Amino acid sequence: MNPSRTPLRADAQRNREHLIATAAEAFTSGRPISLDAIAKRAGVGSATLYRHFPTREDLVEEVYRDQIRPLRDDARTLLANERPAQALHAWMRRFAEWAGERRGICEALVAMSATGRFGTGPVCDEVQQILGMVLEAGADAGELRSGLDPVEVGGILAGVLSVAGAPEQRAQLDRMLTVIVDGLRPRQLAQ
Amino acid sequence: MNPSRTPLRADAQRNREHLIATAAEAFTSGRPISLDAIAKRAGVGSATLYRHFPTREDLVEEVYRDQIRPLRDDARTLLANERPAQALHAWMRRFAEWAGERRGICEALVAMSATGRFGTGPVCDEVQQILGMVLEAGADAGELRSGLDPVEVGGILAGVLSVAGAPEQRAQLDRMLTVIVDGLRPRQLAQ
DNA sequence: CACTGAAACGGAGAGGTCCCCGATTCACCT
DNA sequence: AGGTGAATCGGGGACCTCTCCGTTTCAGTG
Repeated sequence: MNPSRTPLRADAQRNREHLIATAAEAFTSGRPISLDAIAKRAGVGSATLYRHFPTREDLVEEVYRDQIRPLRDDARTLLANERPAQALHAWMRRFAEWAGERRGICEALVAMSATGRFGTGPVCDEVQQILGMVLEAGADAGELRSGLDPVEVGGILAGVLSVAGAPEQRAQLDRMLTVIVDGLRPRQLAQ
Repeated sequence: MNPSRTPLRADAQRNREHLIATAAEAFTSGRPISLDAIAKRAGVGSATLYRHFPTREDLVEEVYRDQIRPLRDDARTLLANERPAQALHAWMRRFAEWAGERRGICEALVAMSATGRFGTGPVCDEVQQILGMVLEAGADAGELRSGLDPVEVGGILAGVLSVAGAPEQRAQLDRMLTVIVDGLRPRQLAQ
């Protein structure tokens, strides 16, 4: 999982974990918090934070890496109980809810999509895998196109979330998701 | 067009126009530029800039208000020569190109969508109207669903642009647009 | 013309992101 | 233990966004 050959020095590892823990706590408060404030609260200099997490997304991804796990089970359950296209729609709605409760996730996904890093990092990697699973099930059932790229579908999802991710836009988001899921169905041969 | 009853004072009007001209010039350079720098270059205090344009989007919208016009003619031409759904796809591609040449437009559209202000301001108002025209033509031809909200379609467009708006993502964006336009077609009755 | 109140201005400053670089600490070897 | 180079640290600063509030300027009035 760690791409670098040399493991972190003990103090660096400690700082890193402490930063993640501090950020996790700070994020759950809901109120916006500056990165410098997180560093200060963790008792390290801001440069240390930026050295471990070059972008805000890197930190966000680490903070939520464990919390994303249940969404995979959700996807499995949905696939077991509904037709794939409907399961996809339901899962996206579920994900929107999950993301809505967690500051910074949508922005992070958009930023990673825009820079071609979707699928890098724990959270969007998991999202990509889950989408891959559901899309494949849909293709096997003939309900969704085959050959769809989970990265692109994840990108579309991130895009609409960035535009209509707020809880009070739930209805609007749902209509957008309907459009998207329908667009993922196989093209009808009769125009 | 000016929603306020009292016209601007002469000096305020002068400053406003000068700010827009300065920003237009600064934006075309391509390099990122700070709002304070624009204010300074225009010879006014930064507070004056923020008073005239409370958000960055407000300034961006004014800067490009004239440049958006040709896109309406493009839409008409496309509608005259192609089937509506295809015209919609082509116009979105055309808009992506237009937006790609103009710093800040995508971010502004996303911000305005997210805050429910899509359709406010010159540029996104024009986009909304054009989309309304094309969507209606598509609905009349039975090629697109009826009752689609241009604001929502514009939001989806802004979303995918924020994720895949860079010129080197053109191919990816085009696949996303295919999904979206297909999703806007009427639901097939036979599942 | 002053005169005056409202409108508009602008600089300073609070708070944010992010990086530079001299100081420090660790891990390993003797 | 003590030495040493490399890894890591952290404060301070550059630059950004955005606002507060004392000062200036405009546009009508007698």
